[in-house]
Amino acid sequence: MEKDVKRTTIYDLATLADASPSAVSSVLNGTWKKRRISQKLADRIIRLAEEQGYAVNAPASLLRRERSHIVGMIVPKYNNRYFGEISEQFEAMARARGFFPVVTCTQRDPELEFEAARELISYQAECLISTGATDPDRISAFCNASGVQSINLDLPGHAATSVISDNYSGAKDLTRLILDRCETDLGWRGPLRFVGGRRSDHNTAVRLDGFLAAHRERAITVPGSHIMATGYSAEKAATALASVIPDGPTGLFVNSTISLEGVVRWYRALTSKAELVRYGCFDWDPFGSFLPGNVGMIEQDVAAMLDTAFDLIGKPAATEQQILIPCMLRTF
Amino acid sequence: MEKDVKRTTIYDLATLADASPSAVSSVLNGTWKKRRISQKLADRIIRLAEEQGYAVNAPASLLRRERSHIVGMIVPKYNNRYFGEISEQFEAMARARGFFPVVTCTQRDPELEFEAARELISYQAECLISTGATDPDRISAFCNASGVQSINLDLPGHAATSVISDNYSGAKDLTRLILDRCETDLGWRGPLRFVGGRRSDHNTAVRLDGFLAAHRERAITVPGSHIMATGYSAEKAATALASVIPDGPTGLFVNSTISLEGVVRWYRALTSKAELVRYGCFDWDPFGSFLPGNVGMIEQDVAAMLDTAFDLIGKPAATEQQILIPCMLRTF
DNA sequence: CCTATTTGCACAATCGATTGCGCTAGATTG
DNA sequence: CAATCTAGCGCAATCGATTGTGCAAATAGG
Repeated sequence: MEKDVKRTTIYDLATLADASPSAVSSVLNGTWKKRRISQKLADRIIRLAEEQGYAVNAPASLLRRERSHIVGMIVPKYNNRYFGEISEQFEAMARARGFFPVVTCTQRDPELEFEAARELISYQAECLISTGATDPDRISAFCNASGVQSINLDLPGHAATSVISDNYSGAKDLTRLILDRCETDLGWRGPLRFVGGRRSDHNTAVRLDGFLAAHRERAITVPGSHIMATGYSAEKAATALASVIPDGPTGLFVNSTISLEGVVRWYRALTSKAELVRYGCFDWDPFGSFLPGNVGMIEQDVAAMLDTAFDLIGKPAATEQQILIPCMLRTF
Repeated sequence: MEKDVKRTTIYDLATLADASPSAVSSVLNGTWKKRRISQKLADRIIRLAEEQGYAVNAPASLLRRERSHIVGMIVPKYNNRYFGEISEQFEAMARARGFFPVVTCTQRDPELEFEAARELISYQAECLISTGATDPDRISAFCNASGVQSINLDLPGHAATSVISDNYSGAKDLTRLILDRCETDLGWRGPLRFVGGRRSDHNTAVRLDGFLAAHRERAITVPGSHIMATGYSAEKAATALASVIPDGPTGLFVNSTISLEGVVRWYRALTSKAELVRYGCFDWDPFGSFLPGNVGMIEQDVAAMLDTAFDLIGKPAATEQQILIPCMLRTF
């Protein structure tokens, strides 16, 4: 634990093995057969490296090497099932493909996002995936200028290929489900309320379109006051709903699990009147199916989205392209 | 997006600014005043760097520099409120203290854990925090050999300082709460069942101690069959409980939110008999308070744990030391 | 036994940034 | 006006690993 413990280098190993640094390097990075190093010397070096607890100096290696094999990812949050799942699968898939994943969490802060992107590029990331970035185009622009590929995930941008959920179809499916259950359970035809998110936000806007389309196909008119897209936090949803005291059957389309927390708080305060309420949520949570009144949730296909994103890595990028990934409807 | 876009270097900037690479370097890393570079030249270089979208080559910089300012963290999972929270706060706190955080997720796989540790050390991390590692001592040993500080979080080890929740007191408090509520709600005195986790696992063992102590202080005997620590997954908990069909009041101590999923599945299948069941969970989830039958949860004090861990960074390590952080009991 | 290969390795340049040291021109002092 | 000082900057070594090239020694071929 002393500060002056020098890490072992290939030069140390070279001295110990009575060989040259270049031999040590090639043995340890696997290129030694091409360099016609004898099996005997290779074995000796490998044994010594293990004995000494050698670990390559990645900065030195990266400095010289062409490719870094680093792929960076920017996510807004970790403490959320959706982004947690994305981060976790991203790392696993990156490793499976021989990349070194570096994920960083930027709290939906545009400045922090940009700083993080710059840092990842500093570390010579080969590709940067921005998930739910507030300003993806700024990041893409910087990546383009540095010759680094960038891909948008979950939110579309105009300066890089974007892989996003099919929010429209998902929202339409979910809306239909809630409307159906309102009819069968409560004998009531809607219109539903749309709770959570921000209208200026792309995903919210598209989901709202799907929500409205599902109503239109049943010839149900949605009054403007039913669109309660006042923000993402649980508090915002709860206060938006505070004034809504159902005098008859009611249904809600909840736009995220964060908003769902507020909805459930409101729902529970209704006590006996809660029987008159049905809702569904765009986004999945493992405890969702146990919440009374919840008729279904949309689970975004994280694996498919990431698979698609990884397939894009290294390919020439078709800017502006949007790739839609179908969502999965979980009914309870 | 061409492959041969060369990133701008200090040499490029030096040519453009008609100055030397060393001047450019010192201006961009802030040491230029000590080197008596004129304000005029500094301004010129900074402007050019921005125009060119310059980003330092971190590997080159790290190679030469003494300190990397990188702190690494290993977590088992992201898709879980507890570890999601840890990762997120770790990153925020690291940045606030001028460090560059790198978090990596190792799926409770000992080999992957070790590989990840080696990689982080390769990248010259100054300190490595292992969270919930399955084999923390192996990681610490490797760190020690490389002169890198290591700290255990959430699970104790013998080769580095460990910062962990006070599982004993937390479990005792939670057990008391469940026992109390069983008495007041159901008029029943226990004993409770202990569901989830593994007895060989340190945290489970300590929580079990607290669980038993709370029973002892009320002179309640817990039969061996009530300890159902058969694993962490939701399925394991559900199958362990499958045979338990309450003929009278029952109470459960659930050892993690993962196990809780299985418990809730079982609970819901009880339908009318569910009224006879009360449970509490060691670990917090935002939807926990809405689950019927749930009387309270333990929330581990992530901020305090991380604060403590960060304060240890750079300090000479007292191996074997365990620092206990109190948990918070949330009652519903 | 002598030339032609092949085997097995070492040398040295290189990646980009950092930093101790030193040099020059102008300002200041005596 | 010479000696001294200082501001302002450049030179070159260095960090550790990678990799193209070169060169002996060992082996094969005739």
